[in-house]
Order: sequence, then C-alpha cells, then structure tokens
Amino acid sequence: MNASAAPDRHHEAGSDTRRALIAAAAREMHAHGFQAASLAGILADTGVTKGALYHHFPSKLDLGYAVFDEYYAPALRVNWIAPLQGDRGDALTTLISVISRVGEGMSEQDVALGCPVNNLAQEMSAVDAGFRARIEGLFDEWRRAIENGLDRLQRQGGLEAGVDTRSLAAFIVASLEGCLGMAKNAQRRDVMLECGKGLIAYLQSLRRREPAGVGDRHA
Amino acid sequence: MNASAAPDRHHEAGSDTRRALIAAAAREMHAHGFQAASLAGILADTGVTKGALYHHFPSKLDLGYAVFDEYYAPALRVNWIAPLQGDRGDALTTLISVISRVGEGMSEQDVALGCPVNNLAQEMSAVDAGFRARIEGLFDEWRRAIENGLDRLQRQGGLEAGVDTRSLAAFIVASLEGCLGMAKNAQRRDVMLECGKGLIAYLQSLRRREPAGVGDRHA
DNA sequence: GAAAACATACCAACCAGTATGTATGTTACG
DNA sequence: CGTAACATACATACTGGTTGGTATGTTTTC
Repeated sequence: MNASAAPDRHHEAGSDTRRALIAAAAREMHAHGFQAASLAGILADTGVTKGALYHHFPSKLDLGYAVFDEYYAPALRVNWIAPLQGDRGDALTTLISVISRVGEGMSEQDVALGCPVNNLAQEMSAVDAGFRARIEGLFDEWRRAIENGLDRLQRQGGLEAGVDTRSLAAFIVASLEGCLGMAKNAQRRDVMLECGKGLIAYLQSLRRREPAGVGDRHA
Repeated sequence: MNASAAPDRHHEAGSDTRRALIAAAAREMHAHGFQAASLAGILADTGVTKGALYHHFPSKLDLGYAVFDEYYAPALRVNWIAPLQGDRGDALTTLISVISRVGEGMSEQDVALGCPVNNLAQEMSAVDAGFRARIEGLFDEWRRAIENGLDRLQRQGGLEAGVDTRSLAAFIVASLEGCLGMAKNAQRRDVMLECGKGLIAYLQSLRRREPAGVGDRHA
C-alpha cells in the first residue's frame, strides 16, 4: 500500500529476534525433537526473554510450525528437490549425483542428528495434524519432482515402459530416509554411505540397456 | 537348588505385575515415544501404584529397556527374522512373502503408530546409548539373517555373483523401515502397501534370469 | 501518544523419583 | 509348635525441578 522500504517490517515478517528464535529452535528441535525441545533452552541460546518469544509466537506449536515452514522445508527444497527440477539431462544420473553430493557433504554430526524433516515426521505424525500435513506436503513435492524426472526419462526410452514411476519415486524417497535413519541409529556416517551405495546400485540397475532407437517394444 | 515348583517366581522373573507394567509401558511408548511416555499413564492403565513400579524397576529407563528386550525385540524376531531362518528355499521368495504377509497383517492403527523399534531408534539413538546399542544389535541380527539367505542364493546361482550381499541386506532393512516410516507419516495403510510394492519389485529384479547350470561366468 | 517490542515475575500442571509405612509370607531357631 | 528375624511386594504421600503459558510492567520506535 505505501512506499516504505519493506512492506511490513514490524510484526509478521523479517524481524531479527524472530529469525534468531527460529534458528535456535531449529537447532534445539533437531537435537531433541519438538516435544523435548525446551523453550528455556532456546531463550538461553538467543538471550531473548520469554515475553519477546510470546510476542512473536502465540505458542510453542506455532514456533515449531515456523521452524518447519521457514527453515527445514526450504533447506530440503534447496538441497534435494531444486537440483532435480533445474536439470534437463538424464533423471537417474541427476538423482544419483544429488544423493552422492549431499551424502558427501554431510558431517558426522549431521548424520548423528538425522534428517530434521524425517525426525519430525516420526515423532509428530501421530501426535499433531499440523506437523503431519506439512511434512506430507513436502514429501509429496519431493516425490513428484523425482516422478517427473523418471517420466521424462521413460518417454525418452531410458527407463522400462512397464515401470510405475509414481510408486518408484515414493520408494526412492522412503529408502533414502530409511538409509538416513539407519545411519542415525548407528551414529556413523559410513553406514549412510554404504546404505546409499545400495540405493545407487539399485538406481543404476533401473537404466535400460539399449538406450534409444528401434529396440524391442513388445516382450 | 530346591524342589519348589518355580525356580524363582518372585522378583526378577515372571511376576504378573511386572508383566502388566511392561505391556502397558509398551503401549504407552508405542503411542507417545519413550520420553513422552508418562509413568502416571502406565500406572492408571494397570492399576499398579508407583511403589510397586519402583519395586520392579529401578528407573523409567530400566522399564524402557525391559520393554525393548522382552516385548519389542521378541516381536520383531518372531514376525520378521525367524521366518527367514527356518526356510531352506529361495531367499528372495521367502523375503518377499514375509514382507507381503506382515504387511497384509498390519491394521490401519499399526501403520499409524509405526514400527516400535524404528520409532525408538529415531527418538533415542542420539539421546541414550543403552537404547541405541540394543536397537543396533537387533537391526544387525535382522540384516545378518537376510544376508545369510542372500549368500545361500548367490552360491546357488540365483543372484548375480557381483552383488555385495551385506550392503544389499542393509539397504533392504533400511528401505523397509523407510516404507513403514512414510506410511506412518501419511497415516495410511495403502501408502505402506504401495511403497512395499516398490520394494518387492526391486527384489524381483534382483533375481538372475538364467537360474542354474553352465551359463556365462565371466563378464 | 500510540502501538510495537520487549522484560520480569509469576502460575498451575506435570514430571520422575523417593521416603516411609504396611501386609504377607518365608526361614531360622529354640 | 511358637516366635523372632527377615524379605518380598506392595501402598501413600510427598519433593524438587521443569514445563508451557500468562499477566503486567517498561522501553523503544514511528
């Protein structure tokens, strides 16, 4: 409406305290889960007082939602989903390279704390519908991005025509999170890498031998 | 030493109150996780008093361990591991039938609450070493059971010689738990079945085309 | 001066754990 | 046989600490 620098720099949008709270809450939730995340700990980390926190967020739950919407989800989109969408090449190759790259980029501690989104999924899906719906939406985005790539590849003849790409994409997301979960339990990065190797081997096996041209169509 | 009916029916072994507490704690932990499981809730469920509980278990953590050792782990062994060990036939076929059967046998609520062992793994692996070690041991048993079956199949020529059976077995366990996790988040049984379909399709694809005899050995 | 952005102090509920008491055996001994 | 000593299996009441949340104040900013 007016010509100020920011449309609304006051309450809802980009306040520094708000951002600091979300960042600290993201760390706390990643380390202890949402329910065990302590407001006292978040306040101690940031130096923010309880009054300020409850000025920005009506409840702990809303803070948790903000962490998911403004922190966890964007991070997963940037690291895992966006690379799949930009690329116009071979979907399986892209997928494999994304998995390798992100895997390599994870520290021992990243592995030990697990995927924040999946942590939240396992902890909260049966407890709170707001978290559950958010997480399902994000996993759905992810699955669709993979599915689209596989569809394209299938049209180009790089994937068997009989393959159910939707079901396959869902399985890829599931097994990826499964690998991260096993590695988190083991608290060992190499478990993730080895498990990821299994996944990559599978993805390689999906590639059709005769790539293009007049090959056999029926049986 | 003496000729009484039961060797030690008193403290450590099969007391009724103890069993009731473990069963109630298993339910409470399955529904809310270990940390959020309330002793008050368990006592209300059983009618047992706090004094009785702390007579049988020195702490909440020990109760949790007992639930794992005497409830969750045996259940997973019976449903998932034992069927693999008894069978002398084709390992992939056995594996697929186990997955199908257990999947079919799960109710909508079973799916919604998730695998108790994996729930515990995700919640507690970074928090408590006692749980972590127990869970890793159990997952290891499971992986080894699958690995042994795959090894046998490989020796019989039913699986490509180049396949790393250990890595593959780890990936199978991971993706299975991944499927259960996705279905838990979706709170929908059909998600598990579809995801399981993806896993089964993968397992089918592992089977070698020319089963036995003089086929090609090199390249 | 008015609203936004905090700060302080407090609260009721809940938590795991404990201290203490009691009822019911079981064993030892004379 | 009788009784003292001891152990098991509970029950009741309480404690210190933490939790998320609130009521009410002060400061800052436009």
